Amino acid sequence: MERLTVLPERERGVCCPPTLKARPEKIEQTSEILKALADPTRLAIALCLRDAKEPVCICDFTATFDISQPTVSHHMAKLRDAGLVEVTKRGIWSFYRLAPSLPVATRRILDAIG
Amino acid sequence: MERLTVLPERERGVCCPPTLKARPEKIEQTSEILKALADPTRLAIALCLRDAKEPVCICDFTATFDISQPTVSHHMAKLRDAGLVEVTKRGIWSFYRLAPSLPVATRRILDAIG
DNA sequence: CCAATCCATTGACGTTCGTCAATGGGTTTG
DNA sequence: CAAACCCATTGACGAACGTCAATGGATTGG
Repeated sequence: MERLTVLPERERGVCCPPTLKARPEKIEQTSEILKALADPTRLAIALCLRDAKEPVCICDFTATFDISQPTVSHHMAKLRDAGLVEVTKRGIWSFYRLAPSLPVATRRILDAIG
Repeated sequence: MERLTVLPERERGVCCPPTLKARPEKIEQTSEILKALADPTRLAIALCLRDAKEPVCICDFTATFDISQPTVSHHMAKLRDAGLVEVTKRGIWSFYRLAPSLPVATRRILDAIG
């Protein structure tokens, strides 16, 4: 089913700057969230936490992914800085979970994935 | 309203690798889409195309954003490579629109934003 | 106290990214 | 044809990224 798309008529030397609905500040914020998720390992971690019933500890991720422990730690720091996850320490373990009250916009993006 | 989260009981030296629901290949694909959107300029362009009734030509974006024409062209190439947009040339103009039949997963992500 | 375990930080490395200036190709107007 | 316009590509540059090895702090078990 091919949708015919009529191209706009244009005049040389005259451009039509489109009006951006979203505020630049909002665009910036959203791109930060996307940046945090735009890595295969971090995306897998985020989805795992989204679907987990219990907080997950770092050692589990280290055992799952084929990357070193410092790299896992590095990725978690990125997710933390983006405000996507929170950490609770108990004993020698660090348990991570999705931030309990994510902005609705962020939550919507996460739910749209996978 | 604070949601009490019970941490799992753990035993030293025993990890519980979480089972990933999404296939690694799917994760990889999704992260490619997110990567394409994880830049403020490209995100603004993508949202603009998502909400536009007509295809938009490059010169309009060049007039809108505070970046050079080659940079706009570079960003459009990234969006093209990710399969997010399509281009139709007429005369001296290149008109871009969202790819007419995006994968549902991709469409869902786009709709979840802003 | 000592050893083992878990985790974060640091420093280093090669890769990718975002940007621009310069160039060239294609199209239209005069 | 010549000039103007629109756009893609190339090459270059600094910045950010993903990864690891090494180190150290904190906690627990013997």
